[in-house]
Amino acid sequence: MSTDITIYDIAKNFNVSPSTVSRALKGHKSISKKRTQEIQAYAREKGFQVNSVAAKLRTQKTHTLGVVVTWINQPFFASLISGIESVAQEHGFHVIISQTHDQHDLEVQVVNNLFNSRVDGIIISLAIETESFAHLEQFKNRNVPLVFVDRVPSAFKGDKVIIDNFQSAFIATEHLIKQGYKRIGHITATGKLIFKQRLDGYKAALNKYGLDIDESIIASAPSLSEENSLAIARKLLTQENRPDAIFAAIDSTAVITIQLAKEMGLNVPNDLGVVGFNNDPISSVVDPQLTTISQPPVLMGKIAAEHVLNNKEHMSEVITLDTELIVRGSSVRLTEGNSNGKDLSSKQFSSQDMGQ
Amino acid sequence: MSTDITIYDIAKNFNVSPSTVSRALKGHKSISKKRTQEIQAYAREKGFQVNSVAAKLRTQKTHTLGVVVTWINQPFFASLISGIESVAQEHGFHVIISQTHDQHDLEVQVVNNLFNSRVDGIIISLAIETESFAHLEQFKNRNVPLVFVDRVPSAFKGDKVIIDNFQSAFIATEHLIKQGYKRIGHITATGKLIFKQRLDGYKAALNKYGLDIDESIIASAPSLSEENSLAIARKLLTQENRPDAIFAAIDSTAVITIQLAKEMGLNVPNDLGVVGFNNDPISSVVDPQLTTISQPPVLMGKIAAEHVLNNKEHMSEVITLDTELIVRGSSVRLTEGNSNGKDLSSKQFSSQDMGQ
DNA sequence: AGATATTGAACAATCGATTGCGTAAATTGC
DNA sequence: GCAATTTACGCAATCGATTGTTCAATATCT
Repeated sequence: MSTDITIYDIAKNFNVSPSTVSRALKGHKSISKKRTQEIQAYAREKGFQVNSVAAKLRTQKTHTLGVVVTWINQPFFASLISGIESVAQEHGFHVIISQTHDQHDLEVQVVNNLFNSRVDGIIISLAIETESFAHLEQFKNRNVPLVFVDRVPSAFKGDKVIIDNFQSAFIATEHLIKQGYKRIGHITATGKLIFKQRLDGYKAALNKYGLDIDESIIASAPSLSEENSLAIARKLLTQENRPDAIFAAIDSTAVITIQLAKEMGLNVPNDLGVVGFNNDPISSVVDPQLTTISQPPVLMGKIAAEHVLNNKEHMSEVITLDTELIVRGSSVRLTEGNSNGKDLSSKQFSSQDMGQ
Repeated sequence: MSTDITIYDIAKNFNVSPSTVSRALKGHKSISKKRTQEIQAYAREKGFQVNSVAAKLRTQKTHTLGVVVTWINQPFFASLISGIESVAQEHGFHVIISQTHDQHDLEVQVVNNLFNSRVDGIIISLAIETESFAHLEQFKNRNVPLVFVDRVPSAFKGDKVIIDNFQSAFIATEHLIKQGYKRIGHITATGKLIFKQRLDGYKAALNKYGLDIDESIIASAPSLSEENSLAIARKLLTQENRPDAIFAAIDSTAVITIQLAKEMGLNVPNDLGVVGFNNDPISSVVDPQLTTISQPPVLMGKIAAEHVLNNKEHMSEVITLDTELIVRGSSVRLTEGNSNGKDLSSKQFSSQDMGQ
């Protein structure tokens, strides 16, 4: 139970003032080389480590980033955080993570806690589309950089790192149309802007190609949990005049749809085309592999972090990252005489070594 | 750019001392009801929030937990962290996350940073099995609770939350043996204790049932990245006298093995049985679904967090959580006349709502 | 040699909340 | 009515590092 050594202890040892020690330890030029060296040597020997809490109080800089997401253990957010943490670490910053579990009141609470902890920046993906931003305003007042990621507010100014959900959904839907699917359904979640945008992109594509928008094959739930996804997929696939393709707003729902279709004896992609969104790991594991929109979560995290850390002028900037349609077996109808879709399996290795 | 309001500002307003304000704000009984109420009301009105950095310095408690993992964006760790954060939040604690990217020197660095930040507890899954624990000793010296999770050191005392890797691997291997597989290979990683234990469990099962241990069908790499896994799987499956089953030390490797086998025209499970480890989301998505060992990462995180937070007496306690063999299609040979394995598909919903 | 410039380090305030101790005023007890 | 409590609050130190300012001791220059 050794008590920590402080600059005062070191100062006493050399009969100098704490200020001299503080300066010597960081190589300030106003301290002689001899003193600097002997103090640093002594500090190393005694295992001195600065008390960064004290330093934080004095300098009013915590070198800490707050990150707020709904669930850490969703692949997208896990990768986002991984990217943020990597960049933060390079800059000597810590990362505090909070989950909102998609509840607005929890979001308010954790955001306030981060505010009290004097984080030097905050990156947030909103829980719920809301009109109350009081908990976020305070950061602006204190001039703390605030960056929204993925689920951004429409009615609040600030830096945003996003993808073009409308355009991506448009491309995904267009792909299905070009593959010859005629009745393309959509499964989505309610209440969040990104899903609204994906829905709009889907509808725009149908419109462009003169296909009807049939509300009976568009279904949604407050959250796309496994249970909800399965229930919705079952409803769509078992109804009369069922869709011949599904564009799901997230991969997990698309995968569940594929699994259900196979269970029902439907062939994917011949009887049912499926496209997802995210390019989660599961998308290249399901059979047939899932056509999906790839967005770069690690990169989004890195960019968001860079942005928070380099926040010189706080103009509201919106950074839109490119997505990519990854075409795999689930949406490309097989030609005659080609009985498997393996030729379409697009193997992709992530740029990051995920080996355990 | 409003500057923050402090207890001194409030004190001035009421012509009382800061100590009175401080006490009033937390309802200390030595302050009269009237004062307490008016001060609290005023504080609320002015949007006062305690500067927790100052409080931390004074009280020497940061109410912060440090978490160190190799990669945040591995499903196991993402869930682990999610569990930790949930519990921490309930207790009013923050969680700082750091990644080591499996590098020992990075681990030393981030651990030291957490130490300097005066975290009130630390939960760590080691990067590399090592003999140097100086960076961890300091926590003991300062009496900071330290809990190891998953990848724990063999040569360092401390609380540990783990699963029985040996026993789990034994059960997994035994399952393959009982299914009638005769040449069971193993794919694993080198240099980490948990993998050594799984290897030992595998060998013990073979021994018990009188099967040879054939080093030519046991293969490993420093890390089980996708590239490495694929290379190893290919080597095993293409060699003469190839194994008729593979027990892979992690799910992602098992999935890659299944995909490769299918590409090679092998039927899983008839020509090749496969068992994985972790019960990652991909395991129930691959076709056939993967038999695997389920360990409870969210629960592990919660228990580790509870343990750190309630650290009364610091005796070294080892908590071993149960695992479960989840039998799915990849390891159960089909009976005649049963042309699909769907009857074996074991649908499982995680206890946590993962809907986006 | 005298004046000026430079070096090296001490002083003291500061960041904002917390808390042990002391004390005047108000209340209670007899 | 006076001592004994109790109530309500102020004082001042403290947590440990940082930093603007000051100042004495050398060093440099004409």
